[in-house]
Amino acid sequence: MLIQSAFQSGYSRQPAIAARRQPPVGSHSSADPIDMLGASMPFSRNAEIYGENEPADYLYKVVSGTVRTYKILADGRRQIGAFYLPGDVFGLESGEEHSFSAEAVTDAKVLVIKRSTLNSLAARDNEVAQRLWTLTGRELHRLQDHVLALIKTAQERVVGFLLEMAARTPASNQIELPMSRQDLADYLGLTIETVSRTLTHLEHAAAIELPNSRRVVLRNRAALGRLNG
Amino acid sequence: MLIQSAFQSGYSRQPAIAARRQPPVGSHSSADPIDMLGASMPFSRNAEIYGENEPADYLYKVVSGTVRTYKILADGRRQIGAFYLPGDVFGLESGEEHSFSAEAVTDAKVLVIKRSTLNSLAARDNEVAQRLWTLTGRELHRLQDHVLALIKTAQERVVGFLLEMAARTPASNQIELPMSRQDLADYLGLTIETVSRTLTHLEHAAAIELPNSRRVVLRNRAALGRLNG
DNA sequence: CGACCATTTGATATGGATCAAGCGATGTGG
DNA sequence: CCACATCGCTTGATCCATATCAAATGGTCG
Repeated sequence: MLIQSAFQSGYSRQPAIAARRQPPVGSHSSADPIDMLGASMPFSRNAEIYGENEPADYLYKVVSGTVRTYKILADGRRQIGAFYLPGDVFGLESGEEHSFSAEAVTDAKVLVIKRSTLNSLAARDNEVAQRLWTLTGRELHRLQDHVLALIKTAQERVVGFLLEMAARTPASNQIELPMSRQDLADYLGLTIETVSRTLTHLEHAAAIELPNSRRVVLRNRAALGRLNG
Repeated sequence: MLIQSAFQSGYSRQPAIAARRQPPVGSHSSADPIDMLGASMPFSRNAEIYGENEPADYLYKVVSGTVRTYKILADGRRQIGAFYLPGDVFGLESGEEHSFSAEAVTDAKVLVIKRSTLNSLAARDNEVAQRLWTLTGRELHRLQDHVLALIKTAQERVVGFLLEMAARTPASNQIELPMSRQDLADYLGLTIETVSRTLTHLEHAAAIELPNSRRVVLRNRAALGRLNG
């Protein structure tokens, strides 16, 4: 608990401000209006991208690296809402402000686009409006799955997470985890110790292999599927 | 576990079918297109409104009574996604099919409107489109809160639920719970026993009063707020 | 090499689940 | 209209998964 709050309150807050102040400079070419209108911005590891309760004036899309959204509870615990990988859009809110904070898990490049630009575009082009609502719907679906995950056992949560990550990864049997055990724990609603023990247990059960703490090889999909609940 | 699966699989499936087959008949007058275009349908207690994986061809709005959405997990447990009270819209999905099932908690009247009608309306009138995406955003927000609730202690979950219900109720210090303890438990990710014990404990602590099992009087808001975490 | 941090591993504690009765309200058939 | 079955809820006793507390290990960087 203390460990993470130390590193959260800490270093490099300025990129968040920069994101909201700097005018979009670069532009890109692609079918996605976000790609076309967004300005690419670099964030270094653990840098804040935006804060909870800040006006949700921008929309974001991960180009490289990984991003987490999270909330700090009254008792100091942190709940991670989601991890976003390259290609994922985040910061989408229908309300006026962000309900979660966002940070770079690793060094990351993120496309940033003004909401107002997108909104006025959507007002004319309802394909854009459609796109925004589809993205929100996808987010909704993800959260539903997260709710379901949180009522399962520790093992089911961890296995579910590994399978989810594998599905999102190209080389789908070898996962490179961009996040720490603490991140994982705060996402799954477990402690770091339980996550660690569960992983070692899965390794002993020959379901996975852990060449190092950040790399996971799925060795027995069938078994994992069974353990997933 | 067995208790609920007995009553879930049981009686009165036909209203669900009716909802999808019958053409809208009545119509209403109000600012909300849902109210204007929707047909009111009655559902009796525990009747299915729609099932998981069915095509999401309709959108629903509660007129009277209470509705629950839920999913049955592989191990037979049930997770309730939400309770919908009069005025609430449910069944909103960006995907092609419903990801949860919906049932009437009590006898209920529900406005039913064809998605395609709404969609073609939204294509022309972007205020309607806006409305749909706002509703989805609200749903998203609710789910985020639910995720946060699920990592809290039993007491915090129960207190949080009571406060939420109170906020949604006109006479906000006297709550009439439309749902059973089992529903509550399945919503909060607890067992029926834990919910019951927690409520009695809150009563002993003079934070609430329980005139009967379905009625709750919030006696000490300050204390409840503190217990809410 | 040594300090630091993340991770693992171990020992113990505990909140909530599970198993098991008991109780009160509701409704049904005699 | 009452006796009894049923159902939803509460209460009690025990168990267990995961948290907590504590220490050891290992990897990284100056």
